[in-house]
Amino acid sequence: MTDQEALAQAFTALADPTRREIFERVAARPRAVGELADGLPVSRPAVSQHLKVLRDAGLVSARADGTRRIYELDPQGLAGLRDYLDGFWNRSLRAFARAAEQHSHTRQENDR
Amino acid sequence: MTDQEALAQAFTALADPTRREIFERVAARPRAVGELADGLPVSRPAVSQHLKVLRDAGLVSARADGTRRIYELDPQGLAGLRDYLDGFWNRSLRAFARAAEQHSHTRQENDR
DNA sequence: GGCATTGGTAAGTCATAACTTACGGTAAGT
DNA sequence: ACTTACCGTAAGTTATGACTTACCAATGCC
Repeated sequence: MTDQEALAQAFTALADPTRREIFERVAARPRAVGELADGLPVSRPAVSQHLKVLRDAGLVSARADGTRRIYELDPQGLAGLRDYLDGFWNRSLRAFARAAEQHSHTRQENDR
Repeated sequence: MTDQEALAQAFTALADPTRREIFERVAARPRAVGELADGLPVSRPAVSQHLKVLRDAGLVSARADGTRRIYELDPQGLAGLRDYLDGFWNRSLRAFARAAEQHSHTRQENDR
């Protein structure tokens, strides 16, 4: 899989509001599918399908626990997105950064 | 516009390969619409429509120059995406930090 | 004024993606 | 062994979004 494809999958995965909500729930703490589906306005199979998209994008990973599947956040897909966005930020925006610093953006540069 | 909506627009904007290509061209250097469309496998109106999506997402901005419109990168949308992803990244570090150093700056997010 | 250049918008087509219900397969409880 | 719980996949429907051509407005040039 090329970088472009991986990137497209990751952006596509997080573009859908329901899927982003699922991703955020997984990120908050690892959970089984049924628990993830509880409270969401879609059916459990829909959640399974969303989880597959998130898995293929490298954003979450699953481990078996009996008949349950525990999903947790996968740093890999996240890192790809961060690197991609940071490229634009560092290469093209350093000049603008000061002017745009009304938005106090605190971040560690060495934390990856 | 809520943060959620803004985020959805930004992710959606970058999910499409053609649109991401246009975004990258704009980021490389400010350009007019016709110049952006040159070499792309889609029509110029399609490029205009893509640029509208990117503008609404706060990822690019336009200024008039005669009959031409010069598009350039807009840091605002990029910052929104970075901030969002950094929240999870820091969380991921907490969960997966075995070989990682300790980080003083952590962002608290509410569990849902 | 008349014409060319530039680019945004409208309308319609077509592919895809997000959902539903139905079903099957596997592990655990009794 | 039978039943229950959990979850992934199949098939079908529907909404959305990415594209096309046609058209129109604004600016610059002669």
